[in-house]
Amino acid sequence: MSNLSVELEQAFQSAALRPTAQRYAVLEFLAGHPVHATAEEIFHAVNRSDPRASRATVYNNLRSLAKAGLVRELVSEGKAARFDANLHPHHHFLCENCGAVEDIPWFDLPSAVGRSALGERVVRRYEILFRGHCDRCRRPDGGPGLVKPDGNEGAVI
Amino acid sequence: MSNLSVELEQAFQSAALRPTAQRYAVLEFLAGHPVHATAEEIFHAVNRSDPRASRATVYNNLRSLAKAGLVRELVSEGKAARFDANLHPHHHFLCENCGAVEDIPWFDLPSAVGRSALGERVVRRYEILFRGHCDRCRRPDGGPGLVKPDGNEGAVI
DNA sequence: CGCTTAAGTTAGACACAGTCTATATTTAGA
DNA sequence: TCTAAATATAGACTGTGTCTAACTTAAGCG
Ligand SMILES: [Mn+2]
Ligand SMILES: [Mn+2]
Ligand SMILES: [Zn+2]
Ligand SMILES: [Zn+2]
Repeated sequence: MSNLSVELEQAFQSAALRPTAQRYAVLEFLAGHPVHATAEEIFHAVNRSDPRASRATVYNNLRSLAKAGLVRELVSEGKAARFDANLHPHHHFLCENCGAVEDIPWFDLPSAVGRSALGERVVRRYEILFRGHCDRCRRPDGGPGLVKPDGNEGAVI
Repeated sequence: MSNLSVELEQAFQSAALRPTAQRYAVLEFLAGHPVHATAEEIFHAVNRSDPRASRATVYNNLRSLAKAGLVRELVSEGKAARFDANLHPHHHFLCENCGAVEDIPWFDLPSAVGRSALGERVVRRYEILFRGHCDRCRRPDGGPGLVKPDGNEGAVI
């Protein structure tokens, strides 16, 4: 019994989810491939090896795992949802060139923000999505700096 | 000629987009209803009044307006995309109870973040999505505080 | 003006992501 | 082993968005 399988079994146990072969395969794939895969990618991946899982089962399990807090569903660009078994708090970076979604270490926002910008709202969580070019896609001639969402450049960071 | 229509015409002019009746209706609706509507909501809204626009035209215009920088497409929760004619830099808040998407005034991240967390990436823009309960949906008995994305509570802000 | 042409509009077919339903199978526990 | 609840499954179905091919309009030019 490998270290990973014990961990996954325990995760199922504490989440009161039955450790079925299909559910195990979905979570194992996500844990072993931290590339923020889509449901369709996960479906094909778990069907490349045994056991097989239907499309509905992959979706069902992604939902139950997300509800149990064992995976995160990322905000994305209108298209297919992406999933993440990395439960440590972190932000994300989307490469506009190659589409890669990378982890950015967590950092807290300045405490002044909560009081000044968020008003009377109850904020339970937040996430930051950075966009730009990843290390691999970065232009060698040095592109423009960080710009605000209005498209104008500015010394934002 | 109202103030708004002049503004919109000028916006089309500077973006080299023809000011068609349908395109005008789409942008006018977004400018007058800052609730971050979906394409479907915009489609129904512009067809309640004249001029009418087909579904394809609403999608075409949202795309051309976004490409011209006259509207923003928001990151969202897998489902339908939401659009925003508010071009001023700002973040967003999603109420997990009523689904409302509200504006949060812009604020920059601490400059230390860029150097420590983002590595060699070229960040062109970023946006923060807060989640929780809006002022209207806030529990009177005081709910839990802000939690990090892992689901654990913490003094994040 | 009236031409010309590129840009824009349209209905409907199509594609993709995700949900639901009805039935079969599996798991956990007594 | 037996039973009930959870889970798996194929395929129908829905919502969201894209594409195509024919039609219409805006803008520039003489
Ligand atoms: Mn991640
Ligand atoms: Mn907004
Ligand atoms: Zn890249
Ligand atoms: Zn609300």
